[in-house]
Amino acid sequence: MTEEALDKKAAALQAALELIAEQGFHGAPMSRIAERAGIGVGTIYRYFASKDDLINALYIEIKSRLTRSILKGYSEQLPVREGFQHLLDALVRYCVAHPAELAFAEQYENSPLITAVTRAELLRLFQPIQDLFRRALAEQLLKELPFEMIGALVYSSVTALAKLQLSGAMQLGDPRYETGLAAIWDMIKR
Amino acid sequence: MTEEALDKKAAALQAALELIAEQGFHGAPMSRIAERAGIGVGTIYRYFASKDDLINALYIEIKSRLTRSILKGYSEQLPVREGFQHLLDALVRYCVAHPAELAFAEQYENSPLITAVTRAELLRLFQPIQDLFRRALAEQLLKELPFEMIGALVYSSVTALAKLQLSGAMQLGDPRYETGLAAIWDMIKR
Amino acid sequence: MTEEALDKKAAALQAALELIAEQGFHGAPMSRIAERAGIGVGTIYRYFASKDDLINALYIEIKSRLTRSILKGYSEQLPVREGFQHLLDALVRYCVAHPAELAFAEQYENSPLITAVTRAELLRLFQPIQDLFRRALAEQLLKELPFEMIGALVYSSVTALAKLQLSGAMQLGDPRYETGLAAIWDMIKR
Amino acid sequence: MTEEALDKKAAALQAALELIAEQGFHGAPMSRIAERAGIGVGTIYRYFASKDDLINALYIEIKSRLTRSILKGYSEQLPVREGFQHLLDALVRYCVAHPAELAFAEQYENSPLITAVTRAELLRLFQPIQDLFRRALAEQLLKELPFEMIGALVYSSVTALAKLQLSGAMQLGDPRYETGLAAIWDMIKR
DNA sequence: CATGAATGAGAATTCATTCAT
DNA sequence: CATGAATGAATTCTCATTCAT
Repeated sequence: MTEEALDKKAAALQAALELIAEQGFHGAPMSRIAERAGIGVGTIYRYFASKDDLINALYIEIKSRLTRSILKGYSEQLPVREGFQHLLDALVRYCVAHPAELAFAEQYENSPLITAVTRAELLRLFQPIQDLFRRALAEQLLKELPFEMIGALVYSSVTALAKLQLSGAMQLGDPRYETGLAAIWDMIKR
Repeated sequence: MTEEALDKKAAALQAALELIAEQGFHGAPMSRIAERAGIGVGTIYRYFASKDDLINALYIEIKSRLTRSILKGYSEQLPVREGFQHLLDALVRYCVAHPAELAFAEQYENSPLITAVTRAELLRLFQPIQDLFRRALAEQLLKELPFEMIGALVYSSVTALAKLQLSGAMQLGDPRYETGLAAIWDMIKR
Repeated sequence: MTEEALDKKAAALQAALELIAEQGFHGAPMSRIAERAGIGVGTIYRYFASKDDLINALYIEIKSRLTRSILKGYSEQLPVREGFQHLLDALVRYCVAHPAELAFAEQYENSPLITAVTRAELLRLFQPIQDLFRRALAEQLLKELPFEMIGALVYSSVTALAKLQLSGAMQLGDPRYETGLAAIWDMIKR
Repeated sequence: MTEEALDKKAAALQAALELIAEQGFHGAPMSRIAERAGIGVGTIYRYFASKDDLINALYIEIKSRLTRSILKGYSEQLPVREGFQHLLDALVRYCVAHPAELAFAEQYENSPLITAVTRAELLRLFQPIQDLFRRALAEQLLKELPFEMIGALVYSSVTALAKLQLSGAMQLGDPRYETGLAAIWDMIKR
C-alpha cells in the first residue's frame, strides 16, 4: 500500500472512532465517516469490505495500540509484583489519555458485531500479559483463580476506574486513585 | 390500565429485551418486537411514545426487578459484612439467572440512549444499597474510597463474574466462584 | 335520531371544521376530531361511513348554513340591483364572521375529495341565487356572460375580499371595503 | 450540479407537480413521485431535504415560470392600459396552457405548507407586476384601492376564468372570453 | 485509484377503521 | 348505542453499498 493509501485508511479509522465514541453507532453512518475523514465514501470500500469490517479492524487497531502502549517499559525481567503495578497503572493512564478509544471499545464489546477472527486476534495481542499472569500464578502471588477470571476482574475494574476519572469525579494525581489501583491488586493477590 | 393492556405492554417490553439481548439494537426493529410480542406494531405506540421511550422504560424495569430481587432477604439489621455477602451473592445469582437482562443492560449503559430522567430514577432505586455502603464506611469496614468508586468497582466486577459464568467457564457451585466473590470483598475491605 | 345523537353528530362536524381550518387536513386525524368533539372515535363512525363522508357532509353543511344566512332578508321582490347588493354584502359579512368555514371551504374545494353527490347538492342550494342571476340577465343589467362565469367571478372576488379582511389588512367599516364591493358590481354590470 | 443531476431534480419536481395536480397531496407519496420520475426514492432526498422542502421548491419554480412567461413581451414602455391587457391575457393563457400548475398552486396556497421564506421569494418575483400597478395608480387609472386588494381581486378573477376554460365551458377564442377579461378590467379601472 | 450520485431495502411512526366490551 | 384499544398498511426518511466517470 502506498503511503497515501495508508493515510486514507487511517483517516477512515480515526473518523469512525471519533464519531462512534461521540455519538454511538447510530451517529456514525458511512457518509459521515467519509466526510470527517476527508475522503470519498467509495474510498472506504477500497480498504474495508463492509462497515462491519471497518469496525472490527478499528477494534483490533485500538487494542493493538493499547497493548503496545502498556507494554512499553514493561520487561519480563521485572519482578511480578512490579510488573503488575506497571501494567495496571499504564492501563488506566492509557484509557484516561484515550477516552474515545475507551468509549468505542465499551460499545463494541457489548454489541454483537464481534467476530471469531477478532477474538482470536485479541488473544494473540494479549500473549505477553497472559505470560505475566502465568508467572504470577506460578509464583503463587495470586489467588487460585482461572486466568480468564483474574483477567476479567482486573480489566473490568480498571475500566471502571478510568470511566470514573473521565466522568470528572477524580484526577490522575488524586491519592484515592492510588488507593483504587491498590484495591485492584488486593482483589487478586493471594 | 386493564389487565390485558398490561399484558401487551409487558409483552412488548419482554420482546424488546430478548431481541436486543440476542441480536443487539440493530436486530430489534419495532416490527420484529411487535411480531415476537404477538401484537401489532401500532399497539406498541399506545404504550410508549417512541422506541427510545420503550428502551428507557425497559431499562428502568430491568433495574427495578434486579433491585427488588437482590433486596429480598436483605435486612438493614444484618451486620454489614453479611449484608454485603448477601447482596454480592444475590447480584451474581440474579445476573446469571437473567442473562438477557444483563446483556441488555450492558448494551444500554454503553449507548448514548440514557436520559436524565432515567439516571434520576436509577438513583432512587439504588437508595437501600447506598445506605449499606454508608453504614460500611461509617463502621470503617471499607477502604477510604468515594462511594461511587466502590460502587463502580463492585458492580463491574460482579458483572464480569456473571459474564464468565454465562460463557460456560464456570458453574454456580464451583468453589472458584466463592473465591471470586471473596476476591471482590478483598478489593474493597479495609 | 335522538337529540343526543344529533348533538354528537354536530360536535363531530364542528370539531372537524375547526381542526381542518386551523391545521389543514393533515392536522385533523379522526382521533383528534373525536377528542375535541368530546366523543369516542367509534362514535363518529355511527354517523359517517368514513372520514371522506364526514368531510363531504361538513362541506354541504357549511354551504347550507352560508346560503341560509345570506338569503335571510333577501326577497325575490327586491329590485335586482338591490338584491345583488344585499347578497354580495351578506356573503362577505358571512365569510368574515365565519373564518373557519371559509378556510375549510377553500381547502376542500381545491382538493380531490369532492364527490358528484356533493356537487349536485350544491346546485340545489344555490337555486335562489341562480334565479337572481337569471332575472338580472333577463333585465339586461349584466354583461352577456354565461351564468357560471359570472358566478365564478363574483364568488372568487368576494372570497378574495373576505380573505383580505381576515388577514387584518382591512376592517368591515373601512370605506375601501365599500369600494371593493362596488368594484365587483362594476365587473359584472352591463 | 451536473446536467444529469439537474435532470433528476427536474424530474422529481415534474412528477410531484403532476401527481398533486391529478390526485391531490394525498395521492402523491414520495414513493409514487420517485416512480413517476423514474428515479429512486433516496435520490429525491439528495436534492430536497424533505417532502415539504420539495413542495415549497416546486411552488417557487411554478410561480417563477409563470412570471417569466407572462412578462415575456411586456415592457415598461407600454402604456398602462395596454400593459394590463397584456398581463391579464398572458396570465389566463398561461394558466390554461398549464392546468397542472394551476391546480397545484390552488391546492398549495390553501394548505398550511407555505413557509415565510417562500412568501418572501414570491414578493421578489412579483416586483415588475407591482411596478405596473404603481404606475397605474399614479396615473389615476385605477380605483382608489390598496394595492393588495386590486392584486387579490385580479388574481382570483383570472384564476376563476382559467378554471372555467379548463372545465370545458369555454374556448380561448370564445368572444365571451374577451368579455370576461374586459370585465376584470372594469372591476379595477376608475 | 478515488469519487460521490444513485439506489432501494428497511426503519420509525401515523392513522383510518374495526369490533369486543 | 358508545367506546377506545388494537391493528397493519402506508408514509416519510435513512443509509450501506455499488458503479460509472
